[in-house]
Amino acid sequence: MSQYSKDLNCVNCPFKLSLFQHLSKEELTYLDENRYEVHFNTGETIFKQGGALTHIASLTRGLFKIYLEDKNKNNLLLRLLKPTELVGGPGFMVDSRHHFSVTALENSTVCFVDIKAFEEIIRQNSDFALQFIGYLNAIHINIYDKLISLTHKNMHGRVADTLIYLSKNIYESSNFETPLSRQDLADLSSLAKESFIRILKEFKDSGMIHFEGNSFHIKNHEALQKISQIS
Amino acid sequence: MSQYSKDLNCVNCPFKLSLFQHLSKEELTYLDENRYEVHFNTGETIFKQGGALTHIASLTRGLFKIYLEDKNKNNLLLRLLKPTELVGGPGFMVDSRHHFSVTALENSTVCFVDIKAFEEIIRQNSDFALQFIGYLNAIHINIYDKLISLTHKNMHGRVADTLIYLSKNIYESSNFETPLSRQDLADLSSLAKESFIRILKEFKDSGMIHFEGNSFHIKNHEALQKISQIS
DNA sequence: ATACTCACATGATATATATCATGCATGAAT
DNA sequence: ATTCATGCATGATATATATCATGTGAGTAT
Repeated sequence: MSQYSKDLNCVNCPFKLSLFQHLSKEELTYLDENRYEVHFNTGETIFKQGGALTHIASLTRGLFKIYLEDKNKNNLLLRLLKPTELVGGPGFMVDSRHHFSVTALENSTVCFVDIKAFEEIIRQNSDFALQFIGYLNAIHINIYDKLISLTHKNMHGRVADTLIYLSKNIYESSNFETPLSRQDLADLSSLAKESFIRILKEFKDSGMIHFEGNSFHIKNHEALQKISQIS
Repeated sequence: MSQYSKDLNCVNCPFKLSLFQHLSKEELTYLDENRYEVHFNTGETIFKQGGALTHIASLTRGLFKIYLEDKNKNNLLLRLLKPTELVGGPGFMVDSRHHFSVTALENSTVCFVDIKAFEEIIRQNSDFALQFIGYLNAIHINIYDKLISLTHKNMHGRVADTLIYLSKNIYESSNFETPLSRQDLADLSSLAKESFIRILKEFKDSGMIHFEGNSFHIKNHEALQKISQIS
């Protein structure tokens, strides 16, 4: 399924993150010795909820979705992961299990770092430890926004939030083509697929956005923002 | 409003936490020199969302609610805080702001530790840093449960989850009296107050629980668990 | 004693959202 | 070429949930 390789051309792969800029040459070398690269095809899973947490991952190419699976096989899509982002897993220093699943939306390349090596670096470098705590807290803050969006906003506000998220945080453009299905987009908004599609059509009819298949164009960001606010 | 005191009888106050057991005598003394104790009356606020994060707090006596405030002044109650728990704030190492509010539900005593002193301890003691990361991650995992409960469960399941949370995590008893108002309980379940009251009555009529005012008795834990599961 | 809050409670109604059924494309398999 | 599966779309309907109006009782002030 996946190609394993220790690609030396990618020696800098996990180090592009600002998080890693506080490490010494020795520490980077140590991490380099305890990492390996894997290629994933669309639809393949890199972390499975409930599985053992043995590595953290840095995405070097492609796109992933991070999502929670509930007992009824309904997914709640937490966020997308794009290069060059880290995905650790909150089971670190807790129960060494994964608490969400991560799967590839495109053909992607991932750099895995052994969790024990990562722990060792945190132990050695207190600056890095503090930066990592900041990184965890930033994610934490984003979840609060998501909680408010999903529990206190109506359908229109949630769809607006999803479109804003994709445009601003992921694609950084008013035009984007996404491999996310309508079901994925609905899971990102905690809506039924049909409901999401309906609101999307409303937004299109009102002229705020345009889309054709999976190509989207945000025509009026302010209007979307306003809907996100009032809903 | 509040009585400030440096109570030497409470010299051990923030150190009861398992988190602090990895610290040396010198480190504990250092923290002790940078902490102070405050008494709060019911309804008073210790952290205000948006305010500056200058201290972390350890609750030594009483009960607090931690909640998010949205633009429409609706609250989402995240969790309760009881002795002896720590409340940091995810703004630490991010933007030095509070991202939730914390107010007293009873007359309470809080121990504040200067955030810079806390940071210094993390910097000095890597074991402590790792334990703290574990502490943050455990909270993170709980938020995932809350996300699933609030977005993927119906009213019955959410009320059941709230009752289970109070009985199991907070009061550790099938019988408890709580200072939480019906509105608080609804905010904890992301429901309208009236909806919460109705489900509560249903549960009472079916014999699963009993309550009178704010005194609750969980008569059938298994039934509640089942409702939490299937809903 | 009377008025006045305020939290809790409950019925009636409105609204938001999900579900069900169906159709329509597109691409893959036979 | 025909069938088949799959994702997108849309209308009709059912259900879940919020809102509105109102009532009741306990505590407090006048």
